[in-house]
Amino acid sequence: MKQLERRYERRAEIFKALANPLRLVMLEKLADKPWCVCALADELGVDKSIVSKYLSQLKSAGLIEDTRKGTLVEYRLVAPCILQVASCAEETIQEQKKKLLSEE
Amino acid sequence: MKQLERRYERRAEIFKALANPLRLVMLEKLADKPWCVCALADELGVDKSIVSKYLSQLKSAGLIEDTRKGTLVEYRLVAPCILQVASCAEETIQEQKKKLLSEE
DNA sequence: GCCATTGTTGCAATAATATGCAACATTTCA
DNA sequence: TGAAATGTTGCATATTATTGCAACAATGGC
Repeated sequence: MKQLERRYERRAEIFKALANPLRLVMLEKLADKPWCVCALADELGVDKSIVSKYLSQLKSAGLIEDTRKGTLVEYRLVAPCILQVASCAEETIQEQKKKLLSEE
Repeated sequence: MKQLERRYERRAEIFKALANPLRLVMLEKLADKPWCVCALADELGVDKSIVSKYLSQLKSAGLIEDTRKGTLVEYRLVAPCILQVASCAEETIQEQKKKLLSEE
């Protein structure tokens, strides 16, 4: 049971990493190409410390990985399927909501 | 841009609902069959108020729906694909982590 | 070595979540 | 109507997340 619990905690960690609008935007940016902290911070108009922390959170969850290149650190998406998964889930739910509304 | 923001917020809401180990267990229980609050609370060994609140959160996210049947309220999973999505994401990440370890 | 660029971490203030108990609401049935 | 069973909501407390700034760390070029 303890092992099962850990399994669900790991899984919840992945969803926690995805449970923030800005982090989702960051992941979509990373789906196009690798980005360094600085450029991504400029692109999104937020402080680099926030971008750095969020990237580190996404990395802990296993969603992205990084490579240092000189003074900058390049981050890239590990599993692009994650985002397809996100939009698929969203579409299913949207359809369901429409269905419920039309039934009322 | 405002509309795009709302889109990401909606998506983040779905992931927020999934970002808790107990709620993930609840969803898996619901994948088998519909459950009422009371039975699910017994099964999981937590207070019914927590189960009720979590179910309501999952419902707001569009993941489940409910029907009152006498004194009890039956909840059921709307999109079982959501859970497949979870295990798919997890597997991809696990594979990636193994790959990284073997490279070191 | 020194400086510029880039990235990370620590801290503090604020906001959001989790948790459990108790009160209240809804439905059924006698 | 009143009691029993089931669900929901309000409140209080503890934990966690968000955010921005400033300090610190790492790398490369002069």
